[in-house]
Amino acid sequence: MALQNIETRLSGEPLDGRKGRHALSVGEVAADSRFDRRLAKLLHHAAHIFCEKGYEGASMRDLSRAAGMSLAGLYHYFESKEDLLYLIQKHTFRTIIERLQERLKESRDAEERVRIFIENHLEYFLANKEAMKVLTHEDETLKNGRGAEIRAIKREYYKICLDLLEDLRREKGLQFSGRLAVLGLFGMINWIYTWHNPRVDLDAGAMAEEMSNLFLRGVLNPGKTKRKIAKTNA
Amino acid sequence: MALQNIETRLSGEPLDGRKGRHALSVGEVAADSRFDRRLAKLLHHAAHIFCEKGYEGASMRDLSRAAGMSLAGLYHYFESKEDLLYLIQKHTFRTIIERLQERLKESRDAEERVRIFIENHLEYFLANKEAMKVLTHEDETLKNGRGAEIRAIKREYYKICLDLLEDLRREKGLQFSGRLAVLGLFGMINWIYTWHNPRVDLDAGAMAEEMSNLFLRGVLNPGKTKRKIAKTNA
DNA sequence: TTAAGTATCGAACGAACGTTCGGTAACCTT
DNA sequence: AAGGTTACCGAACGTTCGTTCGATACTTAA
Repeated sequence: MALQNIETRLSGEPLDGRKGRHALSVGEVAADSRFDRRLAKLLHHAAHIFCEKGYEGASMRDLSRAAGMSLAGLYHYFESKEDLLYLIQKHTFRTIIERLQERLKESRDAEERVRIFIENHLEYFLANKEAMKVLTHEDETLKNGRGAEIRAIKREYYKICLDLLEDLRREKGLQFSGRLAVLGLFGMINWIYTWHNPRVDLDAGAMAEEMSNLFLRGVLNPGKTKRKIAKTNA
Repeated sequence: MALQNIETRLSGEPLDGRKGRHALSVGEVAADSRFDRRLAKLLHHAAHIFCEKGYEGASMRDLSRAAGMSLAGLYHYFESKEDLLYLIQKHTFRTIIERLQERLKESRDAEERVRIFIENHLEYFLANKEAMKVLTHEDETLKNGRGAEIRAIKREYYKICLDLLEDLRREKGLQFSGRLAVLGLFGMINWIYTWHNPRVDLDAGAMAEEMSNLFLRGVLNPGKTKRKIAKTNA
């Protein structure tokens, strides 16, 4: 946990000292303070509201109501609405990557590692639907410094997946476009937030297995499917 | 074309007569009037802006600027901002379905028909990226009557795809969840708007072939991939 | 040429927005 | 008990929002 509310350090802004107070020196861990715990709850409420109404459509007054705190009081915990989205996205993304790294230690087998990637993604996704929807749906919302930082984390995640797939390709001596495979896979597993219904659909583990099978058969099998008949027009 | 600006006829609203003027009797076609042509251009500008800033983030003043028309003047062509989004989504969705129906007449082969579905989707998607992103991204934005109408069209599209896949499954005697397959496929092909770059990526036809191969191999091949080793924890 | 309809506009409305300010209450340390 | 820090609040500020209104130009048909 530990929201690591270390100074956001964005682009130009000289950070007037009013809100950067709670910064911890980087090494120091300073176990969840009262402040951090309250902030975490606020982020949870905020994720719920952003998920429901979208970032632009949600108002700070909505959050104030949901959190049972005055509008002004909110600003004790973060700089701005934009900062709020940034904190949610960063924490969510960092957590999912952290867990993935941990789980990847369990296996050296290329195919198994791809399965671990998918399972980790889906498990976290379905256990944290709201935050994950905010991460996924408000992908291009943040601009400038905060946006660049989130985009960097996203590239890191992309790169991990790409490497896993290229390891697999090398090991099995296959031929496919890594980029297309990664993005096709991401599509399948990120799209879930638009339709998954816990009362109808499989749970995370079973879903991960199904999707892994679908994807891996598509990638592993030789291109023996019918070729399209050449069309005369265009 | 022909935006079929036939009376929107929403839920309760008695339609006070002020804006429903341009309604055409349903049968009548009334080739693109001056009004319809201007409206089509406005919808195009609106799609561009909604695409760039999101529905909530975009303002009518943005549209006014982009269209080179006064703020008040816009309301000559539609009832409200919500109506604008509705018109864009409806026209886009109806067009893609219409084209699909046309193309499906070309083949009776189950696999080929799935390929046609994917190709039609991607071709239209990449040729109308902005409108398709608005359709995809602002999926849950519309409420009440307009929202219900769009959701109905979406279900229709889903059903077409599901039927195609179940025909394929029957023909080949396979076993897979139609729902999972459809939604996995939709994920792959809708996610594209988040990453496709015409300077880097394949064009629609080639992309459709790649994605068709990936998906169809995943669906058609027997479940011969490695089973996950049972885990001890959880 | 005129009259009716269509297209467009400037200006304004009330509501909602994100954020700030000065102050008060609660808490912690000594 | 005192004094400093942290937590929180009511009220307001300036801005922007979607939408409306009354008036003016343009187009068309008689």
